[in-house]
Amino acid sequence: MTVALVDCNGFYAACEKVFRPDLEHRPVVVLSNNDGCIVAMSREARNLGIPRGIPLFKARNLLDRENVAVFSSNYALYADLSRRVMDLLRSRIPLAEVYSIDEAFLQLDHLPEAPLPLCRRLRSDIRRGIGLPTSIGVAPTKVLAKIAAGRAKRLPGGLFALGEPAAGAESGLGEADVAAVLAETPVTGVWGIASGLAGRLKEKGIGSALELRDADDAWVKRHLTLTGLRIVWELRGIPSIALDDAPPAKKGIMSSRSFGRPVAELNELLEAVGDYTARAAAKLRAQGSLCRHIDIWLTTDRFRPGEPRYSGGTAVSLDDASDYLPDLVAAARRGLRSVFREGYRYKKVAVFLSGIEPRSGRQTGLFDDSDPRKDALSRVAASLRERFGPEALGCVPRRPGSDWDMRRECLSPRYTTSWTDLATARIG
DNA sequence: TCTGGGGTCCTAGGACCC
DNA sequence: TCTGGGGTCCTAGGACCC
Repeated sequence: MTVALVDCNGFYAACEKVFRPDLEHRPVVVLSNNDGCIVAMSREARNLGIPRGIPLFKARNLLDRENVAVFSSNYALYADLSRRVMDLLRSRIPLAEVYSIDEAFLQLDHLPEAPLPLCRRLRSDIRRGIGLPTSIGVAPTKVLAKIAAGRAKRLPGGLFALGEPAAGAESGLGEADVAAVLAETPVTGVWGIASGLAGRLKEKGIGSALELRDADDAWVKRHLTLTGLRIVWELRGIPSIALDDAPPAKKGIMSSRSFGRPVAELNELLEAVGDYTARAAAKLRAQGSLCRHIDIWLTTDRFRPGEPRYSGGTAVSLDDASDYLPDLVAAARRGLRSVFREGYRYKKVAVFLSGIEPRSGRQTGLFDDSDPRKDALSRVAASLRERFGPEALGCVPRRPGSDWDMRRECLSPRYTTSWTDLATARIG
């Protein structure tokens, strides 16, 4: 098998640069929701030694000193550019698995074009057509392709091949070189091995990807479970993690956000819960599913010592599996009222949809009272939102002046998804 | 002042069934 | 004295990913 992993470099930061050529060589960082942590960086920012995940307030001085461009998360922009990249890949490669917002695995066997020239062309077309830089790793398995892509990041050509499939190709490597690359790769650089497992591995004398590859199967199975064993096999070049171009429907859908400020009022929490339920329900409908349960959690700020702390959650079950927003919102609000306690300043509310099942093949209750008009209404509402924007129609009114939303003080325009935010060009 | 928001898979153990 | 065996389903918890 020949697998490629296409990875967009510093994706969020790169998206911010697409419509800002003036930022070409400047360090750029992108913040998490609520402008809390640094979650993505351009290469220039990484070279300054900024750690990923650091809270913004701890990095402030460094960012100012180095003239770093700082952006709030502009998820509408990233999601749209991601879709363009994935559409391009899927239009060229019959079997492509979109693994995350910025990565896709491609199955490169039995294609008319050889893997490396094909990947080189994909890179340049994504760069020219969409404006995003990528790295591509090519290898016989997904785990090896991840390692190869990591290497590719450091090469000017952005392309690196590991193992058999590349043999004969100009930048390919032989078997011995695979071992050399694995020996240089720390075990935490292997997809699926993080610091938690690395400790256990260290005790066994396993520190590199090569040592993990050559570990004893029975020991691996016992200590790292079947998941770990599959990783080891993949390191040996034996495909053990399938490429899946139609990922299964989600089994749970979560919508949760920290507030921009502490929120104590039930009324404001009810607004937020309505808003999050609408987001989750949109995802539910998009994958053609219904849900049976809604979980609500709310919590105070765990980083504020001295303040009274409380967190609570509850599950609300629906009579019939549903995707009908007004019913879901009513149930979610019921759940919130039952866990809400007066006298706390809340930091976060979460809505989690579970008991998910496909809309087709739906199980109805004994006294099924589902109303066909609900489905028709939902379809109309969805098409109106698609045409006029997500705020065009909802069943969750916001009181004027409500301001519990997350902070996004450095938000860039939604260049590609909002008519009012289109980039303008000056000629001459 | 200030610390993200989603998801996945696997295993063990208990309840329950015949 | 002696107390089956095999299966499913669910949940909690632990690990990981971007």
